[in-house]
Amino acid sequence: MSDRDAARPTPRIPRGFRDLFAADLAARRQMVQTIIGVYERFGFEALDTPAFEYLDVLGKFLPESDTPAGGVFALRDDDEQWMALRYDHTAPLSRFYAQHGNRLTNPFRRYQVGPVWRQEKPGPGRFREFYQCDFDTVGTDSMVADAEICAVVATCFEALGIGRGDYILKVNNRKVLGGVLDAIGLPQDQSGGRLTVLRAIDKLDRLGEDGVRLLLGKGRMDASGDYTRGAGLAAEQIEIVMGYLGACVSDRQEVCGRLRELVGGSEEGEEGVRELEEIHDLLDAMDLGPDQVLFDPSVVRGLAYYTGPVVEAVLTFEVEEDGEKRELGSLLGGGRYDDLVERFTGEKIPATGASIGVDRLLAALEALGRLEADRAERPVVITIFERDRMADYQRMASDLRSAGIAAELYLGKKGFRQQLKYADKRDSPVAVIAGSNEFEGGTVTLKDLRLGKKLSREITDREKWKEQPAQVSVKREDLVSGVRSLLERHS
RNA sequence: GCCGGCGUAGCUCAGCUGGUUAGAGCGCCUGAUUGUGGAUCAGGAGGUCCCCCGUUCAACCCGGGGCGUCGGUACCA
Repeated sequence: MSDRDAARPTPRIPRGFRDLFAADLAARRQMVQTIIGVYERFGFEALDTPAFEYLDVLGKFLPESDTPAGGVFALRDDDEQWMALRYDHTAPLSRFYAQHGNRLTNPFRRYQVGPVWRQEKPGPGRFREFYQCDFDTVGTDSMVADAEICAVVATCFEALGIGRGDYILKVNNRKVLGGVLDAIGLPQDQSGGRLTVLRAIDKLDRLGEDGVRLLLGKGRMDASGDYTRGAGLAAEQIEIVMGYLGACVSDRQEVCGRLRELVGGSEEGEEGVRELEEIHDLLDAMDLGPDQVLFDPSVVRGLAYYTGPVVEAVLTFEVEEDGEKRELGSLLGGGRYDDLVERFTGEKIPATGASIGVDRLLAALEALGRLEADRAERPVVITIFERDRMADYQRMASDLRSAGIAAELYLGKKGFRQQLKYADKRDSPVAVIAGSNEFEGGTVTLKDLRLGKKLSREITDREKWKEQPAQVSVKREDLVSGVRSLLERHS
């Protein structure tokens, strides 16, 4: 190996990142457009913010130190200030609102679509760069805004072809969760213990009831032999929490009733239940039934900033890949965060919103085979016979393009046979063929590549194949109309 | 972060109880077919068997370390 070889980089990308090519991008673009359409119909306005924010704006300094916390991609600018790639769209929104709130309408409703970055271990359907479609309402504490989140999401899903019954939105309220913790005698100041309980609750769907019981009590040993310390609750306390987790039934009002008992007079808990009841009425008014939105007490949604109602969405069917069931995880997360803006201004500004995970949704639809076919327009390929007549070929391309038809010249150096292979691989609908015969006669030959592909399945005889049933000859001046009629055959 | 599986051609994967020339299918290239994508047939190109160190007369295979990847678990705005 020479020194030069040693210095030659291996082409590769960092783990958790990906290249997306034409079909992926077309699918994503289509999905994002559908989602944006719904957001705008609900009155949200577009906002875009930079990929980088200062680290203190994101709130990701390690406590008592000037180094970034884990989980963010951070670097130091030339003025020594730490900045980091945004890890969601909510923190930049808070910053934007704190900075420009006086010039914005109040309440302020905006959506933001784009990539976010998290420096953590990638997993199945989990990347370090991924797209989120976020929408939020800042400046109102009305439960209407929270209930509307459900309507927005349900509308999006259904517009994307995920019908009623295929998905379920799960709503809970952090205040109820807090109330239950009050009720079992875990006070606010025992934040460590409360966190451990919340973490345990969050794992219900993965570890099941027994796993959660262990985590609430002494702790749990997992399959790999790793031991997780539990919350150390007493048996009676565990029973209350498990009862709470079991309170999810299809009747939302009944859930509220059960929760009211479980929070045992906790003021915070009572308030949470009242909020849920209000949301229930609003959902009813929007015709969102229990087949679309459920109250599920096990929903925690992370540990950080949510202060009230929280929501997540899951698909109700299982997806198999390579014969194995695939866990799709949550396709959307959101909730109310009433003190996020306060960090900047000292003023308490209520806000609520949610974020659709585009990549997971895309993966789900793809696994289901419900992705609409790649609709990106494939170009007509103009093959080249006589290299000294490039101007004539170029004119054909211009004519087609002027008529709004995607077209390209074959730009390689290979022979005609290879040019057609190229067009085939490109999934081009039509090849334009013009050699000396055509030029002499003032015609062009148009080959319907899609029809040809179809016919080739039936033709096994070389001579029949050579008859070229998928080709037509038209006058040069009829190039555009001729191509158009071939394109229309298959649309 | 911790635990485990895997890493052989562009892709999917075989193979070797360690023995010198490492295979298949698909894909790719050339031709049969002076101007026609398919099918068929005949040829062909393509591999540091992930990297480094060690054991050995001999390592793609065994041992150690690393990297990557996949899965579980922890953390997660």
